Amino acid sequence: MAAKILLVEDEPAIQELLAFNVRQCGYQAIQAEDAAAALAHVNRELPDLILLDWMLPGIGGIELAKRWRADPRTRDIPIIMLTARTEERDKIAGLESGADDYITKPFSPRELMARIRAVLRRRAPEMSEETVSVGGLALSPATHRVTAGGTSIDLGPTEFRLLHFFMTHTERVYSRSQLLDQVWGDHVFVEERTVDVHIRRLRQALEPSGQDGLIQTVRGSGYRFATA
Amino acid sequence: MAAKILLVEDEPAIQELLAFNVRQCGYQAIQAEDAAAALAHVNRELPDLILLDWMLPGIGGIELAKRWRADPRTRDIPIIMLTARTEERDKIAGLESGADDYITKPFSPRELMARIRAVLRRRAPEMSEETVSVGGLALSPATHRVTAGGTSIDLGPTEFRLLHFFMTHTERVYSRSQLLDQVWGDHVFVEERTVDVHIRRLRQALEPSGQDGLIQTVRGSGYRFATA
DNA sequence: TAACTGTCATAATTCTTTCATAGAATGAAT
DNA sequence: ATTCATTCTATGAAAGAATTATGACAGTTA
Repeated sequence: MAAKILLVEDEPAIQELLAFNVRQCGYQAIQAEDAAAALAHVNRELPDLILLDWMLPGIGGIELAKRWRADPRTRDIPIIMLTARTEERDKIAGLESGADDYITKPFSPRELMARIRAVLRRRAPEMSEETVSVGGLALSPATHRVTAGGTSIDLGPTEFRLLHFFMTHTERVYSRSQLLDQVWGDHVFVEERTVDVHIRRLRQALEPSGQDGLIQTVRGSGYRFATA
Repeated sequence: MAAKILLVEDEPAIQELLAFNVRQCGYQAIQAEDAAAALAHVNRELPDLILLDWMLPGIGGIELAKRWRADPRTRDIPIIMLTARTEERDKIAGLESGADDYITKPFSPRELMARIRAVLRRRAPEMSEETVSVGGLALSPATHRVTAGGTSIDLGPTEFRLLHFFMTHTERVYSRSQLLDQVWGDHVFVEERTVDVHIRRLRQALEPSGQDGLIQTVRGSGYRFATA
């Protein structure tokens, strides 16, 4: 599941350039040429990252960023601002509006991609393709493989995503509905109790290696993945 | 659990503006266009904060505030007064009627939200996700964990909420019925003596770490959480 | 066909509340 | 100061309620 990146940019040429680069890196590019289209899309489906032009006709980039930051549903989406200006105080304004990073045009594709990767790693670690290790477990998104001390563990797609999310978000308690949003996806209509079933399947798969204790039930709240 | 904010404002335009801003910040907006509607709603369900227009048809804002302040059930709900007047003596009258803060129209959404956050932080600190430490105890809502000097303490849901409330409201005595309102929730029909049982269980859980002395019994009044 | 997903029914577990009783504190009267 | 009655709190036990775990099944998808 490649990360979905929303590109908000009104100039068609730059729009295409961005899309090309983003796709080259294996991400899925979604294009929006103005604030309205961007808002509409985000409303429909949450992207994993937003590349946002500073100068937009109508509602500007900063205003857009602020709106998304104010809404709990979109608060955690990483945003990278894209601008022609280089002045320091503009940079500050951009970051204050809630952007995670900032890149000035003209930009090198390599730099852009590096920043995308860095931001994803920081804000949405489950979207980066890096191998994660917690406790005695190692999960590699690239090869879609989970191992515990050398031996491989077989997981279904959902259990894999669930484990990946947990391994990149340890210690914190997540309610069933938060897990549904994060692992199943926003706008998915599934019984909350279904989470229980997948938790059980995941525990079952981890049991032979003795790693099932990592998944903790927090009665009345949800589940937690932690080493203790 | 987003904080519920009751908006009492008769002008539809301002009403909507307020609701929009409040929702943008992730709070739940409840709208009432006159005193009767506001009273009815509060009677049914306690909001976490009230935004109250000074000028209302019929019963005015000040009168409303006074009523809520007089009722033990609603005494502690934070109230922010909303008014067009800027004169100092009006401000004083507003604050004397029991409002926690005061903002004059026209107001900037940023200012309004800042005040809401400030008041909520002041009056309902246990709603935040921040880790709190008192004595040798540390409680983290995000991870749903309590530790005393490195060792973890297991608590049931109610004991957890009770401790969280105490840790964010130290040095003050709370009656059983106040605790029921604050920890169990308003409109809950439970024996007052039940509080004793949960206090005991909490003490029991804290005893191994020697932190049980923090919970003090105040005969005839209730309980207090304090470091002495 | 085989693997996977979501839902349901039911079992197992944990938590809440209530109740009965024991224990402490308080104050008045001796 | 001591006794006693009264009031309030502590505690253990147990029924009852709520939440979670688990197994099975039917429908999908690859």
